[in-house]
Amino acid sequence: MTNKNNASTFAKGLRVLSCFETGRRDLTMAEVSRLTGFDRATTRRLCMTLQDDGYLHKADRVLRLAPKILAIAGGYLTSNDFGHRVQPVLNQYAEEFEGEIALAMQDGDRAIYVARSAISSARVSFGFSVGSTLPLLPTAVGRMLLAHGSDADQATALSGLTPERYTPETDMDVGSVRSKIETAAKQGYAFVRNEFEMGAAGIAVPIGPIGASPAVLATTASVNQFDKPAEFDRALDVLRRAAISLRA
Amino acid sequence: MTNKNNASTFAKGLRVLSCFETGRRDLTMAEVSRLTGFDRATTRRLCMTLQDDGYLHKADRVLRLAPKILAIAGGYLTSNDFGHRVQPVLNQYAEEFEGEIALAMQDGDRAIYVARSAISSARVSFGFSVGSTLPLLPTAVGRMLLAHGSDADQATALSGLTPERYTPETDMDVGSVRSKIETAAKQGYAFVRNEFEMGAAGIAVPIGPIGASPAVLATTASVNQFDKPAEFDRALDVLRRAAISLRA
DNA sequence: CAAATATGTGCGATAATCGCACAAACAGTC
DNA sequence: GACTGTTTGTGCGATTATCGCACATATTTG
Repeated sequence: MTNKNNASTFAKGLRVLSCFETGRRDLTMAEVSRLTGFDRATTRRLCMTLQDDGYLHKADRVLRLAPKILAIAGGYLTSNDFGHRVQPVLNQYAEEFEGEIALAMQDGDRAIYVARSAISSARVSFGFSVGSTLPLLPTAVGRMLLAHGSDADQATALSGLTPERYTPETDMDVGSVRSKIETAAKQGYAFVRNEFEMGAAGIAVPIGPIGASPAVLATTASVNQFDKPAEFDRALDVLRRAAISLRA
Repeated sequence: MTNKNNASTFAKGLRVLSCFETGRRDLTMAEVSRLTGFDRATTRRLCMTLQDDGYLHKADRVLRLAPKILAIAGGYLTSNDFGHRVQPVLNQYAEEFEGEIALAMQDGDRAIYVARSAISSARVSFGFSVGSTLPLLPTAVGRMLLAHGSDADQATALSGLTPERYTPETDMDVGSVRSKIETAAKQGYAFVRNEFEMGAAGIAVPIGPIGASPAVLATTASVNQFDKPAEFDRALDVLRRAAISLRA
């Protein structure tokens, strides 16, 4: 049954394009064909279209995204005034904090870093940059986003998500995670340690929706750092003030 | 004549998607139809596909990109290790410079900012952020990119480009611009003042190709600042050292 | 309120798409 | 160098998706 309001070929093309989200450097057309389940010939045609349009570049059979995709991402950032309005605030508070601060938003069943600022000596958490995605359940970012979605969105997200183990300390009990999300909603911040990355902890505070999506500010540091109450309070304070700046 | 290696419906969809590069906040499906030249029904179907896939969000008839597009951009950044390798270097030298430093690459007939770091008090040049695009001819970034493309790429680019006036001081003479590009190639940096933005000047140095595309490091400041030889030399020095760090 | 603009939809002709099978090229191993 | 496995490229025709038109509805503007 064809959905008349949908262009299935375009949808397939987007599916191919999304194979490159992971940043893999070894994708061949054959591998894309396996990832998508599309016939090789179909995959090839869609990849060729992306190449002809300048979105993909091929060298030695390996396909890579080209910078052109950033122009669309730039359109997103521009339309929400991230450069002018958000980045300077993040820069300011990252400097004050002497660490990193990131703004993340929800995209379906995951979180996406939308903007980020870090001083040069800040820990590089997984090499995350703009566009990196995070799971919702084991991260402060994710839980804070869920805490601030509507109840319906939250229920939908939670029922569709299965906890996945990232570290020995990842909370795998849905009820427990739900409870932590409620706590985050009540106290106005989320704090997660050792559940997504051993030795790392994250704090997130809400800044209300941007466009149609919930958004939060977050910072990460080593568990050692945030286990010191003064450091924790300082980080939370910085995040909250930055959030206030962004809401004005 | 159908091009058998190309999926024309997918290409159309990408054409629709690229309408959102500009960051416009008032795009309706009717406007997208005008911009692309596609029939309204076609446009609608392509837009609906983007919405269904989570790339576009519609409110009050206005279409906006959703954060999901950033995930693909993130794939590009990850595959080139920008987060781990490039961003910390930019942060370090932006701090030392007490200004902004950006890495830009060439995408066909334009330049794209791929990474950027700025201290909080840095001037915000046009609110540029990752993904912002710049013209090649009237900018230091563009000229340095052209200077470091192959001669064939350079000739192709120059013959396909018509100088466009951005300020009263924009160089509109192709021969003159070509000569400036050659100068940039010889001296290893490009310097442009008042040609793209009145009162603003830019310096760019090359860092060799990333992937398949030429890349440069650039900084911008007010004309007042860069007209002081000491400030100019300092900026150039910082850029060159940063470039060396990135080439290691 | 009328006019202009934007959106939504059914329908059938046509163009695009699909996948299969064959061929060629390349990479890795012995 | 030979062999095997993998990847890429391509012609072809049956099938499906796409297209645009015309009509209807809804919203915005002057």
